[in-house]
Amino acid sequence: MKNFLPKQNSPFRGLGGMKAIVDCNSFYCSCERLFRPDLANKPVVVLSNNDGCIISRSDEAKKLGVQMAGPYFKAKPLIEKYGVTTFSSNYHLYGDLSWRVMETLRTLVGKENVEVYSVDESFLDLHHIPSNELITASKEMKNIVEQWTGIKVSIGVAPTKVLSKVANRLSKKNKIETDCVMVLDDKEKINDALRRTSVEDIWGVGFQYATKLRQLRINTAFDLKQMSTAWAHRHLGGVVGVRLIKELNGEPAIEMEDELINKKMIATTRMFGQPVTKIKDIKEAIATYTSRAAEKLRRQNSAAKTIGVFIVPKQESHTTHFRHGPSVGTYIHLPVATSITNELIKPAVQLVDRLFEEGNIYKKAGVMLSNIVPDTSIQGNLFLPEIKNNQRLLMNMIDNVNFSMRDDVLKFAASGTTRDWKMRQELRSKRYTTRWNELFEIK
DNA sequence: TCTGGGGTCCTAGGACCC
DNA sequence: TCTGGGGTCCTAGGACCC
Repeated sequence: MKNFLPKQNSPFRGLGGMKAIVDCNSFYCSCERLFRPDLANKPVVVLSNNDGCIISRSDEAKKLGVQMAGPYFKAKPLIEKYGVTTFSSNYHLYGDLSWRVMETLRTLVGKENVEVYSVDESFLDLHHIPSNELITASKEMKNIVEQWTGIKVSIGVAPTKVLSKVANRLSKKNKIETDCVMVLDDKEKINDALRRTSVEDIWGVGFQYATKLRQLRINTAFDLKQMSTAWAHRHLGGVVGVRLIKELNGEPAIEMEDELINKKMIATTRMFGQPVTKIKDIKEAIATYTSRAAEKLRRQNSAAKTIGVFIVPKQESHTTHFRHGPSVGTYIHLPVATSITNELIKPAVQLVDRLFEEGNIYKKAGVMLSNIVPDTSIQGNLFLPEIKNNQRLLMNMIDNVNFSMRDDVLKFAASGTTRDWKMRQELRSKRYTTRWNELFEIK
């Protein structure tokens, strides 16, 4: 089999070689289409949780003018007019396909050269590939990923992460000429690419900085590249800005990172399916989110010392920043770090008492675990009383049952059974790859 | 009563990412 | 009527120490 693994004593090792970003095209839509071949070349969108807004669009949907991250209800007329196929998000499916794509990349370039950056993106360290082979190697990798997984990807290659993101974006914008692969390997190509990139499209420049830059007549990535690091330190968030300028100039300042195995914060937050006014419902929701968060915690063999809870009252409409509406939150430090669900639920529910105000209408709530440390109560720990070990074993059992059967067959009483607050998910596709009873059927 | 120059640790909040 | 969910890193400022 063809691969791109580093050879022993690669002459290119350590020479500050090239980095790539591999990005799945319209990832969630592509996942849905994989099991719906009839939707090839048809417009498709995927909605966020609660069917709130649009988080993935196929090219055809983009062409129709469906906006990214726009609220579903606003796009609905357009969607219905053109018969856009719409899915609720199905994270079991996306997670599984993501894993397949990343495994393929690990097989191709060696797992030490892959840094998974998000569900649909990975950085690759390509220091071992000679510069005159970068294009062909990238194109072959792209083809192999597509053959093995059915997911189409775009690849941007450049001396730094920021520049590889620039390349990746341009490759997608000009699919026909680039075939979704762009390599920026000399000054001319880099400058040309930077001139074609607006400041707001740079990785690391968000709404705030973009507004500021535009006011200063800094319009393109090429303009920004000319600014001094001292200036960036003053105006673009300190060392973050300095790194950005360096990266634009081809000087690596954001290194490849070891795979982030353990999260430093774990959150489970949800909008309610409908507005909630009763403290009982909020407590049930918080108990349920705490169970979810605790599962995530145990999956990485961690325990948390701090648990925080927040609830969000429903706002007056017509506010501009609906996302960052006022929320009320609080947290406590636990006497001992734990991953045991009921030890977390108890304080979480108590925090609700401190936050809830009778008469308010709430639309969202969340649980956050932080101060995360390795779990010392993992089964068989000699230094803990036996009862503690038994609890951890019980947790393992619950996790296993919930994973292999249906979600939440086993749950804690505090989570409630009616769940008036549960989110809407009306259009979810089947979990083809992770649930036996939802396997793809061939007619 | 008045008052320097460090240093550390913690928290809140701002910015960004997908 | 209806606008995800889950993360990271950095900085400023306060509390406290000598």
